[in-house]
Amino acid sequence: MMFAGVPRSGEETLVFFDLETTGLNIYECDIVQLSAISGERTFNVYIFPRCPIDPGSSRVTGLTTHSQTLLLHGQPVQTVPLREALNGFISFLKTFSRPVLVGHNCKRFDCPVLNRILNQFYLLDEFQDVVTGYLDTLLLSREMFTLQKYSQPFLVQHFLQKSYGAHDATEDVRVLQELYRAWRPNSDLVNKHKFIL
DNA sequence: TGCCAGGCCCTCTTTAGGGCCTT
Repeated sequence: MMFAGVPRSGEETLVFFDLETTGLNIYECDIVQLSAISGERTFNVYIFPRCPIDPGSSRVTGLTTHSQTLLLHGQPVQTVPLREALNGFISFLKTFSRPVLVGHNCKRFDCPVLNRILNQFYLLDEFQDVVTGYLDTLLLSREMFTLQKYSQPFLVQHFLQKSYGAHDATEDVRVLQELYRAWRPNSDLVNKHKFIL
């Protein structure tokens, strides 16, 4: 039985996500790690890149390649084919009610990169059918607080009083979720900053 | 050898420039 005024769709679910890439050029870089978290449920994959990793990126992520192996701080990590990683991420997102992807500076960096690569595999339409919207915590934090800096490590130090191993995507998403919980932004502000691509 | 992104925000602004932020 349907009741007037009861929304047909469920609650939105925030899914915090992060990419580690081969570089900062959003038109050329490739994804080497894709992580997400929502509550206690996590997703993480490593991908052997189709292009070389910039030395600057290796310096900050600890990820390098040798032969056909991806190394994290010199130790081999298990990788999956890029298409499998993307499909796995879509499947992960499908398990949530109306997922909203949340990332730090995702409007400028993660979303364009992810969308470009999804499009290369003809997966963009399916992805956009699953994702309800996006939220950028960089833009959100700039509106909520007046601070000297808004980088994720600075925000973590400022609000959570701890440093963390930035540039491991799994740790980045975990701490971003923690930050968001500490901020408790009101729904008006969140809705103002929510966007679709 | 020298260069190597780019949109957004701030301000000593708007006929602009510099720094931030992501890897």
